[in-house]
Amino acid sequence: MDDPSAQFQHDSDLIDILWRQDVDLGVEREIFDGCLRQKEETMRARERELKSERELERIMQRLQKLDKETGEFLPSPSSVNSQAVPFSETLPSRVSTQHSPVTQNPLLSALLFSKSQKPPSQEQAFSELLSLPDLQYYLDVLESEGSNLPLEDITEICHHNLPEPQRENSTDELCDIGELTQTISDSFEVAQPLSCMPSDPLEVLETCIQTFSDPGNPTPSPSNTIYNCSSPENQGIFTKCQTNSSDSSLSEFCPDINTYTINTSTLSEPEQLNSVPGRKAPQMLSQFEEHRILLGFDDSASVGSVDLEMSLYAADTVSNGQSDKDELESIQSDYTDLLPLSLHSETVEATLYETATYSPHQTQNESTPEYSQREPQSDLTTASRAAGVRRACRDEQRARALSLPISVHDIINLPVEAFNEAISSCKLNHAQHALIRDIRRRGKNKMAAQSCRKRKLDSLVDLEDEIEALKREKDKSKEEKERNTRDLRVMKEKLKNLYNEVFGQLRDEQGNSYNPKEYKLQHSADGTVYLLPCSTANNKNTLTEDLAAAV
DNA sequence: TCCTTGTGTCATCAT
DNA sequence: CCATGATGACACAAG
Repeated sequence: MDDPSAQFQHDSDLIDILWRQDVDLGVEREIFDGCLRQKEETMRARERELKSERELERIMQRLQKLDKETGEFLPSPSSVNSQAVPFSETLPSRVSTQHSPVTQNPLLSALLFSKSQKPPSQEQAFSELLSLPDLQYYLDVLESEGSNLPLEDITEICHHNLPEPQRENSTDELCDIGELTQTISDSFEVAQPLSCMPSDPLEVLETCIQTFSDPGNPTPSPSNTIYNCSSPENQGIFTKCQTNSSDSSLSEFCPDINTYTINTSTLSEPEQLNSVPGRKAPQMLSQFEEHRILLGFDDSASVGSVDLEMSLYAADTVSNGQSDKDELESIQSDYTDLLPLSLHSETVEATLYETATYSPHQTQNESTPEYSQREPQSDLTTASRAAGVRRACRDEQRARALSLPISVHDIINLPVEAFNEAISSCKLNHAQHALIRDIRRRGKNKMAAQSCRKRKLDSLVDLEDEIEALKREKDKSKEEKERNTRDLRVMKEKLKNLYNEVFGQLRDEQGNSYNPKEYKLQHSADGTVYLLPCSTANNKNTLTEDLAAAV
């Protein structure tokens, strides 16, 4: 319990339990109205982010130590000692970005890493990875079953239990080595406290990296189980995996993983690394040329030219299919015509396709209120969540495509004054300005639509409740009417008996009883009772009639 | 293949 | 007039 994240988890669970108890106890809906829930869920999302960051830091602390002189991350001695392959020849972790044409190309660099938008941090990468639906699936499996299983079994479970479409999807979305390795690192974090799994995370990383860097590797391994890169049908995927593993985009996506990738390449082919800036195995290069895929930015260092459109389009086609491409083409047509001429169209295109290739699953659902606020809806299916995630990242993609200096979350949620101040303080071109306005409008409208639907559902529930209440009231009135009718009948019966008793005791002067057909009793307003002939009594007050009727 | 459901988006009106 | 909210209608994806 001294572990902060465990403490946090415990607190979160308590909050959840209390929430459910409150709901079960029939706390009024107003208590959980949209505003409050949204705030609470936004806070939860932030707390989750914090938790993710802490976990990432823990992982990084395990894997690396910071070189105080250079400020670079290096593998920790303990990790190195546990490695089968020494990491002493580690290159600086930033080497990938230093050699990347992204950073070498000022336009790309400016577009991708604007002053206020640095390359995504490790924490960002981690939280984005955690938001991947497929990754979540793996983590769920690992949490539920993995704690007692060796890594091989875990990966087998993931592979076999994954629904078919999701499995296909996973080859698209998870084949990024960074994601895979992060998943495995994560699984280690999840499984490690309870299991006797002996594997060092670096061994896991090493296994994956070796698998990917050696397509002909016949040795079965966990990562091979999931991504059989040497199989013909996965060539494209494998190609993309290799692309990503060495791509500078990966370094921005998960820089530390990139470091290890480089290290492995360094160890396996040191001469090549020293002589050639690129880090591809020869067979891989031939494979790329065969597929007319010039792989990502970092490859340009070795190839010498960057066919960004071709490479990114190909990678996009492999990974995301037509829809994302169309989407990005639409972004391009919508916004790039507004871009200043100084931005070369190819650069923009490259950025757009780069976004399509790597960012569709870097969702904002950890930070965007509408998704964090959906989280507690337990009836929401995983699939619909995934669909929401996919859709939600479109504005994120657009924002990345135009390198917006403000986060989508801020664009949507900042108050008007702060928002106007923010966009006026940044020098935005027309395209960026238009996009920011669109994102804000869409985001606001999205939340409005969600609250509108919620209201609609609430009013539907209210109407149903009202119907039930009215039904109950109707039944109650019916019962009351029946009771009143019954009471009235009883009263009339009593009155009749009383009338007959009184009338029967009346005698005339001769001591004879009166004929009830000729005489009737009449009750006056002052309480006096008169005996009147029927002809006279019929013209008197209504009480007499009532008495006669009762008789 | 059709239906249902959930969601995002747009258009439009109201505030 | 502008920003924002509300809401109907539509499109799309997934089951």
